[in-house]
Amino acid sequence: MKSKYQKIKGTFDILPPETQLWQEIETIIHQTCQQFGFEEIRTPAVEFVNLFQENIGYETDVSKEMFGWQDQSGKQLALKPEMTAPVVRAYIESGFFRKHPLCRLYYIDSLFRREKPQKGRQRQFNQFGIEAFGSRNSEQDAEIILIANKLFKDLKINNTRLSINSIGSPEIRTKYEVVLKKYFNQNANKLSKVSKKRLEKNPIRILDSKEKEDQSIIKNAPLIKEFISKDDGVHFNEVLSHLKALGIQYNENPHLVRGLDYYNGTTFEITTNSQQSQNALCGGGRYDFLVEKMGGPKVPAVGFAAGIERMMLESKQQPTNKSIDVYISCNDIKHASKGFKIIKEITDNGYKIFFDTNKKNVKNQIKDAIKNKASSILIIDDKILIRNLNSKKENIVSESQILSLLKKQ
RNA sequence: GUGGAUGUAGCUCAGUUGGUUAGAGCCCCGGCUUGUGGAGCCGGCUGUCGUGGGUUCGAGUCCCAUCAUCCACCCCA
Repeated sequence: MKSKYQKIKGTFDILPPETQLWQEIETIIHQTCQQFGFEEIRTPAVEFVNLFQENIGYETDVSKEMFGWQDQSGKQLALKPEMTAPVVRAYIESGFFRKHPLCRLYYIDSLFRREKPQKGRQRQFNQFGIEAFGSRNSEQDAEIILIANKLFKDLKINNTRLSINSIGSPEIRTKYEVVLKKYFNQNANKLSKVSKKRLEKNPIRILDSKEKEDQSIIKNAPLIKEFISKDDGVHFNEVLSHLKALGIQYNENPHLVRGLDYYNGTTFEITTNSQQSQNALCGGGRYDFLVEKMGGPKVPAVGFAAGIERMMLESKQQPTNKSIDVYISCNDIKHASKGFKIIKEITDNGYKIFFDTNKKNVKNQIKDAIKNKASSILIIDDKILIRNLNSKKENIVSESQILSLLKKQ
């Protein structure tokens, strides 16, 4: 219907029965994360804007796409566009690092980015993610990937592809970018139009190009692998051997990079093979220097974030059928107190009811009860009648008999 | 941010080269019938044709603007 008010662009309501699917998916996420000893963290929707600008990078798109404003006291605030920076902030601010040398957190939360909406890309969207602080060892990278892998399986998402790479430290990346830019500039005349445009702003993206004419140039481009330290190389090989041990298929992609400034070392991405343009379901990696950079102790970390809406587009998970145990008909107000007493008793005993407060006539209530998959209908009038809608048996009962009769059915 | 497409009932859609009171199916509500039971039959409700201008004797239909959605680029989860 035409409404006086409408929702903000890029936002959406989640209505039943879809909310049920969300609940089920969230339950799976909670269970799986907790199975691996991760604990949930919740952070505020709003943060000071510099938390993001200074840590995900001023020049990144995510930073530019923030919903930000100045509040009444002149503070610069923003709705959170990503979760890692807030989680790290909370981790440091709470002193958690003292209590838990190995600290494992997960979240399910709404994030906000002022992008142009399209399928799989909203302005308010939901991510879940995990962050493991305190271990620099390759086993931690592998555990994170294992959890992501298990979650995708548990959520009945098939046709995914894990790409993995090691990108070294931020300094090495800067060096690499200079070399790469030089290389592409030497071959600029052979590059596609799109890639020429990227040359200045984002040369690393050229490596991702799908244009045919770019392929041979990309093939011979210098790889970041050639620049990373020996330790990083050893670490990366360890991660790969853990994945082999786990039987997790991966695709080593020397061109894979991340869009946020804080990553280093292992990076990975899970994409779907279906033809969606927004095919990145999950992205993550190491960020060993972020905690210290944000004023905390020297603590290494690794984590990932996954887009829930995108996963739902891929998930074969179906909402389980909801059903009602007892449909309640109590149409005469003079029996209301008796009716409520009964309702209270059977709900206290765990039964799921539907009370037709609209007071349709009994005939239509029966139809309604069947349509809504009720097991039985309780008709409260001068007498109390309970009818099992599966066996079609009905009994006239006293108030005290109702529970024992329900239990028998 | 750039480009393209689309907006008619709660949903899915019809609506002829512009021509009277704008339609169907599903959903919802009610009645009849079938043993008060998922079917069948009958009836009922719902629309500023996204919004605002313009052209015209006349606009759901043509033009402009605007908003929203979808698709692609870009980027990302």
